[in-house]
Amino acid sequence: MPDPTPFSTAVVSWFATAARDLPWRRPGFTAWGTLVSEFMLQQTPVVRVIPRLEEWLTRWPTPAALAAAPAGDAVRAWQSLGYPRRALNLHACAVAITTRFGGVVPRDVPSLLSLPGVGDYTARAVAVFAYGDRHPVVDTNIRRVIARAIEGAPDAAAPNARRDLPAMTALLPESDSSAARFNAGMMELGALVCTARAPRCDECPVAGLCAWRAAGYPESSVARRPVQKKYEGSDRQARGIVLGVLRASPDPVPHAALSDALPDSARLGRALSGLLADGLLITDSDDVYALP
DNA sequence: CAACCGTGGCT
DNA sequence: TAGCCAAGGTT
Repeated sequence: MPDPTPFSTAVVSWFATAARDLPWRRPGFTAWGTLVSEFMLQQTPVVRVIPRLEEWLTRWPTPAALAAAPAGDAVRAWQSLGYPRRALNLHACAVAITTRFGGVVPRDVPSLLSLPGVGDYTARAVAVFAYGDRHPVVDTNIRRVIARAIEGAPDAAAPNARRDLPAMTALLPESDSSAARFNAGMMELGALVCTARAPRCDECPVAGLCAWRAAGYPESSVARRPVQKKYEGSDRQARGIVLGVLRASPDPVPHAALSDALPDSARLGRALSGLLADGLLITDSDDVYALP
C-alpha cells in the first residue's frame, strides 16, 4: 500500500469543490433525518429519494412522531421508493429509538446495528454523517473506487466486511472531520466520476494515482450473472401489485379486488402469504386485507 | 452465501 | 429491447 495521504488529500479537496447540494448535507440536518435518508437511499437513486424525504421529515420530524403513527402510514408514505420493508423497518426503528434510547438516535455503532434494517453501511453512515465520528464507511461506490484506484481491478468484488472495512480504514485521514469528508468524498467520487458504467476518468481527481489506469484499464474477464431475475411476471412484481392496491385504498380491501388486479391465483397466493409473513399486510378475516 | 426483496430510468 | 444499475439488509 502506497502512502494513503496524497490519495486521501486529493479526494477531500476535490469533494470541497464538487459536492452536490443535497438535503442531508444542509447545516442543522438532524440525526433522525440522516437515518431516514440512509434508509431511503438503500438501493434507491438520490433523485427519487429527495421529494419523499422532505415529505417524511415534515410529517414525522422526530422518531417519537413516527413511532406514534401506525406502521401502515409509513408503508403508504413510502409510495414507490421500492423495497417497502424498509418503511416497516424504519417505523420499527422509530419505536425502538423512542422506547430504548430516549427518543435520540444512538451514536455508537453497536447500538445503531441493533436497530432493525440497519447494517454495516447504515450504522457507520449515521455515526459519521450525523455525529461526525471517525469510522470507515463502505458502500457500493466506495468499494468500486477502492477496487479500481487502489487494487487496479475493473470492478468491486462481492461485499465483504472483513476485507472492505480494513481497506477503507487504511485510507482514512486522522482527524474526525477530515475522515468524515473523506468518506463522503469517496462516495461522491463513485457516484459522479468513478461510475459503474462509462467512468469519467478525464475528470478524475485521483487519475494520477489510479492503479486501474496505471494497469491500462483491464476489463473484467469473467461474465457477470444478471443482477436480478426477470421482473415481469415475478413474485416480486406480484407483491408490488398487491401493495399498490392497498396503498391506493383508504379502506381494507377484499380478496376479490386483489384477484382483479392479479388474476393468477397461485402468484397472488404467494404474494399474500409472503407479505403477511413480512408484516407488510394484515388480515382479520379470511378475505379482507389491510396495511398494518 | 446465494437468493430474495421494488421501482424506474438509462443505454 | 432487455439488461444494467441505484448511499443495502436479511435469511
